Amino acid sequence: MNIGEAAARSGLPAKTIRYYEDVALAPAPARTASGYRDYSDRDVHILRFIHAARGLGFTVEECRELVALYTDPGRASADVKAMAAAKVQAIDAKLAELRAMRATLADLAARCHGDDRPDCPILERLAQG
Amino acid sequence: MNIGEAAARSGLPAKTIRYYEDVALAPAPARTASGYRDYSDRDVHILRFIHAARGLGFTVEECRELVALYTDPGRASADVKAMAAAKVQAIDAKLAELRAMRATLADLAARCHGDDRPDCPILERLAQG
DNA sequence: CCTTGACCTTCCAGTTACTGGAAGCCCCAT
DNA sequence: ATGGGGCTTCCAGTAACTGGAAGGTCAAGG
Repeated sequence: MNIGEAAARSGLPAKTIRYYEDVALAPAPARTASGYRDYSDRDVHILRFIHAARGLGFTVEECRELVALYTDPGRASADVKAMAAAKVQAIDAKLAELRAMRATLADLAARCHGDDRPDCPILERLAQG
Repeated sequence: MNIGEAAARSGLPAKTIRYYEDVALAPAPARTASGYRDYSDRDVHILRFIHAARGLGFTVEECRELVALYTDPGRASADVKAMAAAKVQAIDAKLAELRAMRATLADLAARCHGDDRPDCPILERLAQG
């Protein structure tokens, strides 16, 4: 199948699939005589795998490792679990950061009357540094 | 004062200050005869303001608007409040996304035995797409 | 007076993960 | 054969810096 259908089946835009191939994350598919990419079901399967991994927040680099583990029958599940745990930790850190921002921002917004006068606790707070 | 001290006082790296000047977010300070940047207290004040705004998640573009509002004595606090409210919404969206990822990931990790055998629910789930 | 080291200058390149667009084939249906 | 997709490659741009190279400047110490 050509890239349009591979895109539809994997959920990834064709442009992204080409990009992944470029950075050697996705498999380079066979080519037709005229140069069109020709994807196998297995290729699409990997594409879907990558799509799911990216959706869970793994970077392209991490996806490369995950694909390597996925296609290695001798892998240890501990390696995969470690990656997932590390990612959970990273997400927790990001969550904490965002929650702190949100709390500050929501508090400041609540204390700003939001009318046509210039005085504003939000700006005052930013001005403090 | 020169850029090193402005950096120390504002909390921004010198490199970032130059970058902000380049993209016309931060003020272009005076220059000494030899070409060194020469920051005033007011310049540093704006730098601190920007630092705080970035820390609350505002983009460089949004910071530009905030600085404009900050330095406009005729501003309406409603405009600032609207920006803060929009940012809170954006953060909420991001939080929801991260929480969903975290939940899935933590669940999968918990169900993976994490030993030297290859079978792994994390990979299986990714393989499903 | 000269040197040394820290600090400053500009400019260019790289980062992450795509996305848009241009120029130009290819394929299929009418 | 012609028209409208879809496909190809390559170049550029996005956000927000960050690192590094090549070179000028300043203050202290010998």
